[in-house]
Amino acid sequence: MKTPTRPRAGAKASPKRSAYPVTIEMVAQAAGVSLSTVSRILNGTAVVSQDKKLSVDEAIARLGFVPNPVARALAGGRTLSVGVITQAIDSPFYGASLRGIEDELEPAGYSPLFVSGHWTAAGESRCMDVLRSRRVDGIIVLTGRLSDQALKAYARNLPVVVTGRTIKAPGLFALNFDNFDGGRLATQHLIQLGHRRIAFVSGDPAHPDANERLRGYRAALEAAAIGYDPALVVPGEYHELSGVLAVDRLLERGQNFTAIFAANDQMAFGVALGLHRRSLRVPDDVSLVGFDDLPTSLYAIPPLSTVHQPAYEVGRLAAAAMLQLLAGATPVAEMPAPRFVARESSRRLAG
Amino acid sequence: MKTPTRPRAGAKASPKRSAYPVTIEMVAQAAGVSLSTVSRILNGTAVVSQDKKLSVDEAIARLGFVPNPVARALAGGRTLSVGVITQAIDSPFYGASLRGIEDELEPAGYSPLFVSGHWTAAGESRCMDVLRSRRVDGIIVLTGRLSDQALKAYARNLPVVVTGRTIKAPGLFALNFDNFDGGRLATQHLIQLGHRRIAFVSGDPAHPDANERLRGYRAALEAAAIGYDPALVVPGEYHELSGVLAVDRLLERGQNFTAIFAANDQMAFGVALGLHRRSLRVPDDVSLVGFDDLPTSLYAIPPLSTVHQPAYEVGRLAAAAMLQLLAGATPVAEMPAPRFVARESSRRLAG
DNA sequence: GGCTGCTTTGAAAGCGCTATCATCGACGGC
DNA sequence: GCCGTCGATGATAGCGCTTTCAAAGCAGCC
Repeated sequence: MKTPTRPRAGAKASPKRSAYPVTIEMVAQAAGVSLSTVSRILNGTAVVSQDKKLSVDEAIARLGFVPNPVARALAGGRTLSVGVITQAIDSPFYGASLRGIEDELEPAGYSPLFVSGHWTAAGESRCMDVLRSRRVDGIIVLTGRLSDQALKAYARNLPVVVTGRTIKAPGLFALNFDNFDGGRLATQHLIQLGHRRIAFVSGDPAHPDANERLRGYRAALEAAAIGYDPALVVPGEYHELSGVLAVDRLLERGQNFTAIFAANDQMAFGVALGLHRRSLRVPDDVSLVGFDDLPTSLYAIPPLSTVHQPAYEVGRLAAAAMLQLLAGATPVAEMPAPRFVARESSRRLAG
Repeated sequence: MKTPTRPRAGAKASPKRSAYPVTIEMVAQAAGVSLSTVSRILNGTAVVSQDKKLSVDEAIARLGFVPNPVARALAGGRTLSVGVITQAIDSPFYGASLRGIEDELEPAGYSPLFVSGHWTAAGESRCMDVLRSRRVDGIIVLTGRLSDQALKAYARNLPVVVTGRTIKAPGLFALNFDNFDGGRLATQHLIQLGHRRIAFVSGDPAHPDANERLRGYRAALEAAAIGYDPALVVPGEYHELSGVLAVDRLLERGQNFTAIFAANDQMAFGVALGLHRRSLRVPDDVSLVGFDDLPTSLYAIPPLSTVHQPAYEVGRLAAAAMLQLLAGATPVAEMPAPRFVARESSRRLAG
């Protein structure tokens, strides 16, 4: 059995309650220098003679000293943590972004603090309160519902990075994805395969990106001189069930269509199931494309053609931008362009 | 111009650096009482006369005072946060548990701190260090890879709740799911449908739950007097791709089987795709059952029959147990029994 | 040698709280 | 009427750091 890194698990005096009873003062004493000197070495705040540095480093290693972030936060005013507002911690779409944020923040010594807004501005507002009360150094908002106005206000106190919208303000950095072009690409793909009657299952119109995707759909139709037929557009809510219902709607309306473009993958899964229930096969009877390229889309049956959204990358970029803001710099970051991934759920229109 | 970080803005009358410049001292002054009295009212630590309480409450409301958790943590030794070690923040399976933890902790004033162990004991060990250094009040481990020994050691310093195993120690509470019975139920279901040649795609044998599920599979076979055929068991790794490969393996071996039981849903999706690629239909040609009941399983094509795991509930229970431990109580919690959910991926064996 | 102008160090003042201890009346018992 | 008690309150010592600020050491210069 090998004792892990566990530093000095309290010899005799009962381990206080912390597993790290070693303080900076003990290090100072052990190294025969003052507490300030240790702090300076820890933070690189000032030049310290080589020999003192050596003996302090040695003492730190020997005692297994780890600075207490809580005390640091109180004294220094920085918690080395950044708040992340997501809609739901278990969202399949944002999950990858969270991982990206985690991966980018970690090497910089920052920790993410994830909170869920539950798809409402009020919820996000509560999240903001929690995060600010926890004294995070900055906040990343993943495509929130808060108004631009509100975000700008928050950004006056704290660096803010937001995805899914375009907005400029001091202390605020926005990172948007070209949903319009994504929608255009997906539709164009179907058109190139010979489809003319293309249904569209839209997202919640409260999401700006949903509207952009619709706009892309219309633009592609127009470019191909295909008339826009409102009867082919059914509203959805970005979740699976609404995809199932959308199929019902379309079929009830007696619309004939050869392809369906769902504004996100989750709805595309629902659409696929809805079609399956009616014994319509994908892609033989109906071609289907989605939007987002969720990890599971690759393993759908059939694997889903979709617009790839670099969710992981978005997370990394957002976190990197936050680190820049925290360093006092002006972030520069460019979102990757939308890319269509053709898989097996779409095929050339027979005949 | 060197001032790097914005916090040091404090020169002018500008809001200091915090969005909450109100301190307990200002409240005390405004209410005409001492700082201690305000603290007492805040924490309910001692009796305070009614009139003072009223004027303090009024002052708090008027100034919009919010206690600084960082200072509280430093002085009081509690951060009101609990660390949660998960394997990957974007895991479809643990996602629901994270939400459960979040939902349970929030009303108690605690915040979860999620960190990802990335499926290795070393990763989890690092997570432990991060969490302990952040001075969390307790740690919840979602089915980790750490040894029981290591967990017990951690539990000596900090309350620990762990899921996915059975283990008892002071300061430690374990919450296990009956994977054996789950595996048994799933297999039994297939047997009841008339299947005798049932393949099993196992999980990573490093997971204890994977072995339990296999054991359940064997027990069900035995109970039905069906011989165990090792050639029908192929190893998987709990992810989709390994499901696809498992099908290849089985088919290459020339095994004939009428049903497949995958040790988790993700592999079941892979299996479904693998079968699809070989033009084998589910459930017409092969019945398929999974394990976990992921949210997406309901929308798979066809909807997947599977063993329901109450992931959300597990999260809530784990968090509730942690709150109990933190309150100095001995947690009592019972895991719901496994439940099989028959959907459309399994059917009675024809003929 | 005495002075200036550095650089390196240590002492000490917070950061915003909690918790301990001392204080101060009021009150009852003898 | 004095002492002990008790309940409410205020003063204060930390919690473990960061960050002035001033002192100390030291080189260079006239």
